[in-house]
Amino acid sequence: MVDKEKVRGCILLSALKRFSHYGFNKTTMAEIAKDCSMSAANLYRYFKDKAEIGLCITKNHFEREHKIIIDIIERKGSPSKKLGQVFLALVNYNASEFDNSPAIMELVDHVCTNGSELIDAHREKMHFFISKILKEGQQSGDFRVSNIDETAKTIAFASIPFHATPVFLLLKCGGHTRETMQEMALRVADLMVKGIKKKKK
Amino acid sequence: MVDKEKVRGCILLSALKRFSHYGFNKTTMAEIAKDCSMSAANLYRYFKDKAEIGLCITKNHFEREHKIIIDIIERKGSPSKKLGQVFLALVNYNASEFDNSPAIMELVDHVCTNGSELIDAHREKMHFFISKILKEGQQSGDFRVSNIDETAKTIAFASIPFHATPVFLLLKCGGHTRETMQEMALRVADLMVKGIKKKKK
DNA sequence: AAGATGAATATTAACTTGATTATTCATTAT
DNA sequence: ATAATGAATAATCAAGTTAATATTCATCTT
Repeated sequence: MVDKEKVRGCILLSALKRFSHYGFNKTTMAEIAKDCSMSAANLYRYFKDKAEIGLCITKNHFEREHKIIIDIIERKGSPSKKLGQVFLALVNYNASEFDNSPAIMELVDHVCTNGSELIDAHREKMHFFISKILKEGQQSGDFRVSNIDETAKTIAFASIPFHATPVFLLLKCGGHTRETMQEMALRVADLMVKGIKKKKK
Repeated sequence: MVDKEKVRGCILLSALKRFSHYGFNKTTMAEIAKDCSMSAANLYRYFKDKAEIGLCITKNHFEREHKIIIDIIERKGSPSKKLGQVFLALVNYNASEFDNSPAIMELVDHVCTNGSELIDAHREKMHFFISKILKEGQQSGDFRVSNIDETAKTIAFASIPFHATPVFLLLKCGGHTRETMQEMALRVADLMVKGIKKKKK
């Protein structure tokens, strides 16, 4: 028996390539199946339907994003710097995912209308990660934050332009290049960090 | 001769009402004309075409927004507080404009594709206003900002979720209420202000 | 049984074409 | 002249039809 996960992986990869290039709607199940050398009917043994394939791709995207952030958090280094690194990593990861993906907005649309649980969970995760950095800074004495939860919520909100896909794509359309976005990520993070840094005597 | 500006104002107001309720596309020139007791043909003596009406409405919207900000800037008060007031005013003005406007996104779409100069000019203005607040703070000794222009750009970028209409509407769809947005506006501004405040000895 | 398929059916999307709407212009009214 | 209009034309939209695609299922293969 061939590893079921391998097959699922092939389907998701083929689907993502086509969704990125030609769009979620224009991509047919037959095409995805052909890329994996199988019949369209057989796809349904691995995924409930096309919609689920789209959501699954997004789930994986979010999970990779989380891994990147966790790596940064677990790294040695000052919490002050970590926030900027996270913001920058978000821009870089999303830019690399969405460059050369002219039709990706269709998948985003699909997720926005059919994957609100996914999005909610992602928001929670972001909030959790930023809380973690704040707590670390609090303990190490780098930060002085009176209400960690509220501050994390604020910073998570400010991070939206750097990773929330529709906003991110919107900004790229609105004349912001990858370089501007990187710069803004670092500067916004920096300004907020300055706001919570413990004053040196 | 009836004041030409009065007529233009009537057209713009009628159009906005219909665009907000029924959408830019569903609204016909005949309907707008009827609201102003004139023929559809006559509209073309006041506006080049329907597209221009949409852009003109947006221009006025931006101008009102600018007036609100100028008022805040010219007010007596500490520059530290003004930034938060501006962010909050942006949320409130945009929320009041777009509540009860179920179809406004169509107009936004139109402006995004056909009004890039308008949008660019608006961005510049925002940058200018924030620079002004920073300079005031610098002079009064409230702030210590090494590069005013860059910092203004950063803060202007961070303000996007609070007034850039497509992002604003996106966030409202994404579970953010008017109250959350108000809270976030104040908190984000506050955190950035803390980052540029001159340390007390 | 598990893995896969082709053919059958249900959904969607693409393509007409008839109807609406945007826009122009010659003409009328003031 | 300026202001406005109705009728004519051009562009766009919408309803209905046809073609493609998604999804199911009975069947075949291993």
